[in-house]
Amino acid sequence: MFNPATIKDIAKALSLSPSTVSRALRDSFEVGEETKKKVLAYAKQIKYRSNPNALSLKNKISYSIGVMVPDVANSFFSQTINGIETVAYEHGYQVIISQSYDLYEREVTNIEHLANRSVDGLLISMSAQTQDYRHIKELHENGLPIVFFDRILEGIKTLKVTTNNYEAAYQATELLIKKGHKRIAHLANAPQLSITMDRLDGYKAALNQNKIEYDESLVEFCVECGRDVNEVEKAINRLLINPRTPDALFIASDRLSTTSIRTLNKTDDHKEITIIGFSNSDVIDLLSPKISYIRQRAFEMGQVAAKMLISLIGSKHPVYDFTTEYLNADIYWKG
Amino acid sequence: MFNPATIKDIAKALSLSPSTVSRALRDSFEVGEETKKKVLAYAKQIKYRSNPNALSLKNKISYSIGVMVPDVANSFFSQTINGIETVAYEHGYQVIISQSYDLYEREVTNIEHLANRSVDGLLISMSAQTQDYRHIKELHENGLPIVFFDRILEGIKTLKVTTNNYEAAYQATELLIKKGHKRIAHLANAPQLSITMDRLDGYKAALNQNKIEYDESLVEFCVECGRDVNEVEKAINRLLINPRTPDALFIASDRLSTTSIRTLNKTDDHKEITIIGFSNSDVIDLLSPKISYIRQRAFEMGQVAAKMLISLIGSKHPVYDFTTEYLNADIYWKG
DNA sequence: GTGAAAGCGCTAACAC
DNA sequence: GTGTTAGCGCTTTCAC
Repeated sequence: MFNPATIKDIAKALSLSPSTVSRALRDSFEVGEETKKKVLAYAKQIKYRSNPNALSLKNKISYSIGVMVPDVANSFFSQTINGIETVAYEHGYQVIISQSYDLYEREVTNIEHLANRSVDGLLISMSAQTQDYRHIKELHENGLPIVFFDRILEGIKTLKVTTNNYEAAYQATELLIKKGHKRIAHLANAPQLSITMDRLDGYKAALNQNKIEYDESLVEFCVECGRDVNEVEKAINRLLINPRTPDALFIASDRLSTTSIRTLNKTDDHKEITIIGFSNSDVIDLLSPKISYIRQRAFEMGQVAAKMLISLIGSKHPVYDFTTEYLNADIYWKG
Repeated sequence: MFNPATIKDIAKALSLSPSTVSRALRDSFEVGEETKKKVLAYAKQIKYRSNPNALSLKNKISYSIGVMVPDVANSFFSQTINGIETVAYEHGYQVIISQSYDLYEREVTNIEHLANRSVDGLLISMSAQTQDYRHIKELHENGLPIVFFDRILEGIKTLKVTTNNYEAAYQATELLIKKGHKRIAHLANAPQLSITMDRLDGYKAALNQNKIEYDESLVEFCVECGRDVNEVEKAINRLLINPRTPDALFIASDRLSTTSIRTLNKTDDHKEITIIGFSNSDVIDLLSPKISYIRQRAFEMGQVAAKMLISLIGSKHPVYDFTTEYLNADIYWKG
């Protein structure tokens, strides 16, 4: 049904050889001006477009990169993708986006799909469920360029970019302390994520630095990362019935922040609790109750990640530069 | 650097011919059980993966579909994409997402990229800026399967799916009237979008049906679709200084809704104005001031669109079924 | 300055 | 049951 013109068609019509046409199209110096013009004109006329599959087969590169994120319906990730796209576009790369929905199964299948060499490299933010990362390690060992962003993976040595989560959590917690709060609860993401532990560590450090004892009963993990509303509600409620009722709450992610607010709105207790949470939602400032928030530089992170990947792809020799770049987060206090 | 194993490698190692290996890998009945086992085992061992470019070149299909949206960082579109992905995944299709940012230039380039036959079909939601759609028409005439969703295009005869915008706008407006409002303003998207005019028509019809005269000065268009905060602010302010100050506001899109709320929050006038707006934000219920909203079935729209496209791709003969499917929207009233 | 031929990885027709 | 051959669209030697 859809039968695009090929180089052969042009060659036949102009009584030239395919090779000459090929050269003419790529403006090779070897081909005569006259011929060039003729070819270009005819190509345009019949709307010739090169077949990227043939090109990829021949050149071993596809000028496309794969992006693996948990979810595009999430402000943070969609902003990251925007950053990735911007850079990719500038370098002539196509972006293929795939979602894991935080499901291990899905992550394995989709990375498999992407990696099948239809992409020149991979940008990955880990699914929360993933514990066993052999599917990624294998590809990496086979030489497929991979860059991790946001939810990075310790076990694989490559370029990575993420927020300085430790620092952001430290500052957020210290801010709460400065404002006079003493019983600060922490609602955390799935514990197997790098970012979860970094944020927890920052929180602990700030408490410690300010001579507040760390109380395990004030920390709740959400393995479903806020996808399961029930889980969040239960966690929040456990915190609220705690004999040492918290006077402040530090929330570790976008989805958790909004779900928590919704839960708190159902009770009357929220009047007394101050909230600060990670969020890249573009309407966070309109939410009620007011919430202070930590905003990650998502767009920038996407740009950095894409640049890293493109540099990896472009490098002729294996790269042993295992830098991890840390971006600052911005904290907005709503008194 | 990245040199995946090929069928030839297997053939050589096992002293077979490439065709036998190929058959064995695809579990053809022609090949002996013994051989099959050997091939499969060895393929697994050396982590053989088929080369999709070679496959596409051979089979003329790539099992991938392109999606063109204005923006993924937008609840409505990211939900649509989720729907598309679900269906695509079930059918073994890859999804390639591309964004126009509502820019004509960008839409042309990106559709061009996608269409280069690296995809078997295209799912398009038009950029707001686009007036001249020859770039799409051409592809369609060449036989590339195309399905429009949400922001559809009248001029091209193919399968389409969108919200019943007329009906949704009618109901929303009538709801406002039923609640006693008489001076209902309308904040609209770019006028060249199909959905803008449908919603405007529904609004007009509801007024008319309820014997309220249509007042042009109560309608404001935002050509930038809410991307330009200034534009929205100005529009809102024009409405507020209107001598016939509106007592209610019907807002035509997601982005406009949140930007409007932000603007209204800056003034004190919002106390007196009732708002209903299109929104697929998952935190719309947490916004302050409270806003009633019209929610499109975005996920379902994505599913329908993807199914339509896959059916088009699968059909051996040209399809002359120009159905447009209309989905209902759901209205949530927050008194 | 242009053409012929081989090959990228895979499959389908046609042998045997 | 397995191998040979040709070809998908394109590029790249190597001829002339």
